[in-house]
Amino acid sequence: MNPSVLVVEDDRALCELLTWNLSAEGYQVRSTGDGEEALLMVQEQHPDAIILDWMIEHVPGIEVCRQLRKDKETAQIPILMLTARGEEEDMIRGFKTGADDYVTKPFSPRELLARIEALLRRARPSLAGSVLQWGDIELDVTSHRVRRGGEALHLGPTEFRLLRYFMERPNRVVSRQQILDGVWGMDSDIDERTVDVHIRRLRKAINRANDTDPIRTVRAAGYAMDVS
Amino acid sequence: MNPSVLVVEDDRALCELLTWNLSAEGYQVRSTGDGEEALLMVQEQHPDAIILDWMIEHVPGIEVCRQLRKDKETAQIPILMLTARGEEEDMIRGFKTGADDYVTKPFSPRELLARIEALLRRARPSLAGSVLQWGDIELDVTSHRVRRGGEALHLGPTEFRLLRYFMERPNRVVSRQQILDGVWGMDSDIDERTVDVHIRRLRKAINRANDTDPIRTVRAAGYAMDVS
DNA sequence: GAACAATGTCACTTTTTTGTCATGGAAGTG
DNA sequence: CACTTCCATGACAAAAAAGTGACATTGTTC
Repeated sequence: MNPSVLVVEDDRALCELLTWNLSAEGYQVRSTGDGEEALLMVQEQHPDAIILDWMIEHVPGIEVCRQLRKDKETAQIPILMLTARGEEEDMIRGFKTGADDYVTKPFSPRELLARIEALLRRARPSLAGSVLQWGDIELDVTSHRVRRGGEALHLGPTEFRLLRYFMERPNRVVSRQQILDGVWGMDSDIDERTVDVHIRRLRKAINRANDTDPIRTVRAAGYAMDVS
Repeated sequence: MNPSVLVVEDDRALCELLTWNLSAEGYQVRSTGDGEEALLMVQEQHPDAIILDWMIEHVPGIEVCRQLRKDKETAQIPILMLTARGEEEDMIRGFKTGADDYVTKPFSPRELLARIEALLRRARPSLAGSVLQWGDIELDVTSHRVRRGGEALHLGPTEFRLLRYFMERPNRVVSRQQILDGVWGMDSDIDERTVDVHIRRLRKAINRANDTDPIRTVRAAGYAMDVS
């Protein structure tokens, strides 16, 4: 699944330029020119990153940023602030509010793309190299291969996505609903218990005799994959 | 412990300027003008972030960056590249190599500080999560783990929420009703005595032999967790 | 079209957690 | 000290949560 980016920009020409460039790089792009709408869009489907103009309608960009940071669900989404002003004070304020990067117009699209990529690399480790690691487990994102201690493992598609989901979020406890959203997709009406079953299948597939189980069950909360 | 930053810059004046500014912000700063030495310094003591000039002696900055990214131990350290050139190609290359941010000279020290802060904010919690502390007790909210003196403790779901509730309100005496509202939820018709039982279970779980009990009973009022 | 793999559910078991109660002890009160 | 309140504790049954094996369904491969 390609990373998704939300563009919040009310200059239509610029918005289209950004959308086009990002799409060309393979991102899934959605856009809006309205701050309030942006918040709703983030709520309903968390993007992997947000490009946020400072001067937009209804709600100023910095306020959008503040709102997003306040909510635990959205606090970790990387935000790149975009502004016409070159004033230092604004930039400092942007960073203090929780922005991760700050670009002033006019900017080069390629620079913006590079910066977005850098942000995503931080937030989603799978984009850094194509190989994720956990102890002796290696997961190659591009070739869809998983190995443990050099030996190839066979995982079903869902198990693969599930394992990848965990490896991208080391140490983090995720609820069954979050897992469903992330692995099955936002709009799946699948029973939460089904997650348990797939967790078992995943465990069975990756744990050979006397391997330590990387997946920790957290009662009443979900599951997590701890760093080894 | 304050975050540590390594400054790699061969222009002595600029290096001092950076060092001075960072120190004033409370960072622990070390510096060098040599690429090779920089690698050694990182090896011997991982800094929390690195400011790296592109043009330095012996080993060019981008090569240092590449080396650091290759080693699993240092791959996660945020790097801010610094350069005199304003050329786009260089910047793209910097990002591709794994830099997290890229600032061209001349720059404002305050901007640099803001960017470093943003990098640290993002890089740190991904590993540590938000950790609450009380003396030697650590509670990690995102990974749902509790430790005392380094040793992992096992708490049930309710005990975990209860401990978190107290750690978020140090020094405050809370009534049983407040605890029920905060830990069980506003609309729970549970006996107030039940709180006592869970307090006991929590005490039992976190107090090993000759530990001091962090929870103070306040007769006729409730309970409180004092700062140690 | 047969064989096979993957997937979502269900029923059932096992394990852990939780709320309540009865009892005893400690702390305040007059 | 006698008395009342309030809290600590151990036990226990009920409930909740997670683990497990089996099965029907749906595609896919050959």
